[in-house]
Amino acid sequence: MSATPRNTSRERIEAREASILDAAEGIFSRSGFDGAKISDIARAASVAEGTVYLYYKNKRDLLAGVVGRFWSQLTQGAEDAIDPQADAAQQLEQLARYHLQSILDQFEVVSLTYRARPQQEQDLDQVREYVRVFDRIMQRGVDRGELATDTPIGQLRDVFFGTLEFSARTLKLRDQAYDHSIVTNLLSLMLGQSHPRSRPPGTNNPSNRDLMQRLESIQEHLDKRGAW
Amino acid sequence: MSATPRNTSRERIEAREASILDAAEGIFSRSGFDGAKISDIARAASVAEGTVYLYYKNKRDLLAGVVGRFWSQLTQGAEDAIDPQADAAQQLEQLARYHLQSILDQFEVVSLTYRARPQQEQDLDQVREYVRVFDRIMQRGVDRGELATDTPIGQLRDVFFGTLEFSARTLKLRDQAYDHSIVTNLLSLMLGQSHPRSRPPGTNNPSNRDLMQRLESIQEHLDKRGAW
DNA sequence: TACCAAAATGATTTTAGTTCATTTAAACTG
DNA sequence: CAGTTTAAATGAACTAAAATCATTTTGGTA
Repeated sequence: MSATPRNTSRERIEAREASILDAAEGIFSRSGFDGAKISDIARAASVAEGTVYLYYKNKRDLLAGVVGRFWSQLTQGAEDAIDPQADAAQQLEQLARYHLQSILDQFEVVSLTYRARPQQEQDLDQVREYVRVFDRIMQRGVDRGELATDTPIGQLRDVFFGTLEFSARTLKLRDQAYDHSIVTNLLSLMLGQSHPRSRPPGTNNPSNRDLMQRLESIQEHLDKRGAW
Repeated sequence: MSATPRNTSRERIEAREASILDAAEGIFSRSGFDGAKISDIARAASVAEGTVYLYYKNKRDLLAGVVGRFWSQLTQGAEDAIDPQADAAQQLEQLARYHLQSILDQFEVVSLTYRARPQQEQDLDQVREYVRVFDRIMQRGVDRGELATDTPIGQLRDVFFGTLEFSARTLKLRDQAYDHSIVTNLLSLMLGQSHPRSRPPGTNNPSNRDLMQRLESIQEHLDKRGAW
């Protein structure tokens, strides 16, 4: 089936819209929202200023387009990055690594997200869709018995994305690269297996395991004494 | 000691600056950064437009003033909210409650924070100072042996503030009020005591009943030896 | 080829941030 | 206290950039 003229026309228009989005993403990322001029974006997209307004009703709307596309692509990438065969813990780790790496790579666009949703207006749908990837992993984990049935998915979602985003911000602030331990530590927190690292002595609220160890050492002690 | 003319003058100027900040905070919170007009702010502060520029060199600088003052006040409030006698876990809970309540109450100003620091520029000092409240609590906990010496304070800081901020955003999005369980669950995650809720079977951290059984067996052991 | 509708253009308008010459008020001085 | 100087405040004018819209161009159709 050959493309009808109508399709060709539509394709041209979509290509033009994409080129405007590409240009806008570049300029916005480089100069920030305020620093970006529509004239710069138009020039980068090889269109007239007025043309931009045929596709987006104003500058903020254009930013929403850029940001929306970013999160859509992120959703797609996340779904590709997750092994459908893996269990919940593994999938969560895959998502965490993918997410942290992505927001580090495209930190500026992530930051622009907050400009795109000016308070009380309805949130970006694409962001909502993205976080559902997390929800699905968790829900499947619960359904399969890999996670407790009373797992507070909604709260853990904020722990997950909040921690990763703030961690990324910290890394950027200090010009540091992706840190493996961030994901590892976050997951061991979330999956409730206590800290992965060795527990030091001298904490004043000993765990039951500590108590058990202490009891064993007392018995050993008593045994030795009793020997003479 | 009566105030010298110089002092009086300074007080007048500071009062005027405060009234500009008050007006700006109100307008910025209500209309957002882009929606706020300098002319509106000037009118609300009962000064001429030009006067605003005697105190702040531009609109962004004015926003930084508003946001900076907010975080300074937050630091002060946090220090007041924390009982210096309490242990690290209690102090952390006090800070968490205070923080969550504050950012819920003044959510708009918190959101404006991200506008005030446009990427690569130096961060807001007042935000840095605020997070040090957390660091001090944690460090003191480590020094006193209440927390493990290898506690990753920097990473937990991102868990703490990231989770609380995303939780606040979620609550706002759904028009819900302060939720007690958010702080409780966050702290039990961070302090590594696993979930506060029912423990699934088969974990390697023995229950009190396990401990009791073990104590009984030790007593039996001692009785058998009869080594008195 | 002629025609029409959709798309694109960029000069013009509008809006809001910023400046600065002027005015007003305060502080200092003899 | 009058005169002088310095600081603070004003708002009309300037400027930059977002948004508009009358006009032109393009591409499909008869």
